[in-house]
Amino acid sequence: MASLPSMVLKAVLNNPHTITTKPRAKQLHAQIVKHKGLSSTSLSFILSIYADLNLLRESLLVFNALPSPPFVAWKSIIRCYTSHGLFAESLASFSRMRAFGKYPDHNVFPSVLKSCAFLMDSRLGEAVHGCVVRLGVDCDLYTGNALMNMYAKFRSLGGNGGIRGFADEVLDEMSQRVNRGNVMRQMDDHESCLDSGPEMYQLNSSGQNEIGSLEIRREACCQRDSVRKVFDMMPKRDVVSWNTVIAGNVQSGMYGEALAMVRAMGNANLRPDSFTLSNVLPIFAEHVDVHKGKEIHGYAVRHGFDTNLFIGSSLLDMYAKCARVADSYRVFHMLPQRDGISWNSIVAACSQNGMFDEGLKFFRLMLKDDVKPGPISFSSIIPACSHLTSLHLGKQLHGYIMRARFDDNVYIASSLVDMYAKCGKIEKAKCIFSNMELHDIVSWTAIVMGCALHGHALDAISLFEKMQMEGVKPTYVSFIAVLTACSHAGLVDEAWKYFNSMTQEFKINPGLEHYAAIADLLGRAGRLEEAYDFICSMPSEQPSSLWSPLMTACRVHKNVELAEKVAERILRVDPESIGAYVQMSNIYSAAQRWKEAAKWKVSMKQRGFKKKPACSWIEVRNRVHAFLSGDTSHPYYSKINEALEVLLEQMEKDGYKPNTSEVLHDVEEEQKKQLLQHHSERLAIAFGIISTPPGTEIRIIKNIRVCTDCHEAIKFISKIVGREIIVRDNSRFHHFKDGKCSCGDYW
DNA sequence: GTAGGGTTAG
Repeated sequence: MASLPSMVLKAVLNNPHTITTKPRAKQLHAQIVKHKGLSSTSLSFILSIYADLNLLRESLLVFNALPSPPFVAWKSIIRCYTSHGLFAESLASFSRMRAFGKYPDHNVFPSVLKSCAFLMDSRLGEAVHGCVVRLGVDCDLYTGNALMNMYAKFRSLGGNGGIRGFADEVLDEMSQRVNRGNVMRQMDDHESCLDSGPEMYQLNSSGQNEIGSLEIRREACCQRDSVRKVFDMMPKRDVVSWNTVIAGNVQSGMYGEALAMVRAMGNANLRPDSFTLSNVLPIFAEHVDVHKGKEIHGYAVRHGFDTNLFIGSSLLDMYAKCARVADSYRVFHMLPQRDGISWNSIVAACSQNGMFDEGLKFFRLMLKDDVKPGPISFSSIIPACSHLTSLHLGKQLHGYIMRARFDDNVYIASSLVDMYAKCGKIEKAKCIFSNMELHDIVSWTAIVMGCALHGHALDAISLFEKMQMEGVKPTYVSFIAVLTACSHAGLVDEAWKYFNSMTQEFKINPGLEHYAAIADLLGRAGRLEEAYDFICSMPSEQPSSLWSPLMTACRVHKNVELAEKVAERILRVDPESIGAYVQMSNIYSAAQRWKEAAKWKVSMKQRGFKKKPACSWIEVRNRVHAFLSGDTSHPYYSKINEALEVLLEQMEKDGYKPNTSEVLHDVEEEQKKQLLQHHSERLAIAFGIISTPPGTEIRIIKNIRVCTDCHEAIKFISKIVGREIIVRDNSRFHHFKDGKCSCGDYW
């Protein structure tokens, strides 16, 4: 290494910031040792350079060589620990420094406060705050900012009772002192000049009225919180101070206040920067206010922030939460580079908007881009497997999750519970659920809904009760789950009990889904008129989706007159309802009123409506095979047909009698049997039987309800082939085993 | 000394 001339060394010593690389620092270290020896001063000097470069190893080596480190050395090592995320070490050094009788100053407090914040050590944080005040450092800008940040973090986790009490004390004392010194800043100066902000004023002029007026009024009644008190006491504030207090407001849901502060910030002649924008964007995402979000986007573009990674993922997320995925795509593709968070954001954007295939595509692209998926990536992509019922993919991801030890993450575990339940593996879902250390409302809801879909109504109900015994309050969604459970098992009284407790005890306004569950339940139970009246009792206009299950119930219970009334209701709100036409023609066919059935069919044709064909899917060796009713196109069709013939023969010996009343065509009896024999689920099941080893369970997904004859037939088949056959139709799972179905023939 | 992404919905 070339020797540094002593002139240069002198220049460097006067201006250490010219050392910007590790080799240069090491070179300087050698030179200093050579020329100046191992004095405490020279070692502290080189230590501060290492600390500035964030070189922990080197800093520690130098620090440990100091028998009694001077104050500057302590400062360097504390700063270095904090910026390496070694917060406990940072605080330990702080205590040791104090034990050596060294007094901290404004350079060291920000690091110490940050460490307290990360470790959520409120007691120490309070003590440090006291120390700050006693040493008179409380008017330092950086220290004030760090204090606010710390209090905001404490508040966001677990309230602020004790902290507020302490901060109040300290701050009141400060306030008196400031008052005496006659340099009091007006507590509310930011409010008196709210109306004159530059660009951001327009941006938010109406936002406060719509979003925040209530919160502002409520907040005005409360005492100022610790963050705000520190802010109000600060003699000098910069953009970081404003951003910190704004972020604190957003974290505690005080959106109105946050937006008002953005305006006030403009008044203090400070321009909102990228931090400000990424603080306020989630407000518009949560309030689904794409107009305000777009204005922020405009501001970001005008100020060149739109290519900032943080702003990019916030914008992308805001558009996704406002159901504008196309705009999310645009933002994503505009980003000059992407990190794990931008990838996670685009994956979540797709997943949250029902675009599961696209979500998977982005997930794969992310892997291709060498970005390692983290816990959040998995909690965003697992729901795609649930919705696509891709057990194969879900299992692969679960394997990765276990290897990466992400399985104790509550978001991931909940999504896995849901995935296994939706893919037909309810026992696996239950197993993951019971292995979870902590259950939140989402994981409880996922397992209750899983049990509901598999017809395990009593399990669903007892889990729902257990949840409440463990102090978890049911929510809107969890009531949907428990009502669904009741509905699938015909538990009318229990359903009413939950519906009433939801509205009366928990003050939750029933939504469409709750009405749908009750109406469906009454319909399935054959209480058709009651269901009709219940739907009519709904305060707002009833959408056709509420009536459709009742229509099905009318068909099952053969009530043509009510069906006519229901059809009229449906067509009133949705004249294009193909379902109503199909159902009416089916209902008349079932009643052998062929003429009327034909009338509905004809008018359907005239309107150009096409019936959704019945379809069943089965996954065999990682490939999905789809079958339509009467489908002969599968390459193994003749073998499938052969298998069905053999099965039919055995089934008839065992006592199976085809129920041709389900065939809604005006054809001969023998032809009806043939039609039943080739329903899509039977083709799929026969294919599953001939293409998998004996004993393998068979999982089928179907887009419409299983007909009663197929339901009966599959029971026989399960016994003959000695296999479990799991069929998911459009509303639930049926597990066929040993000639019985888990639904107990109620579905 | 400040910032972005996640799970449940017949």
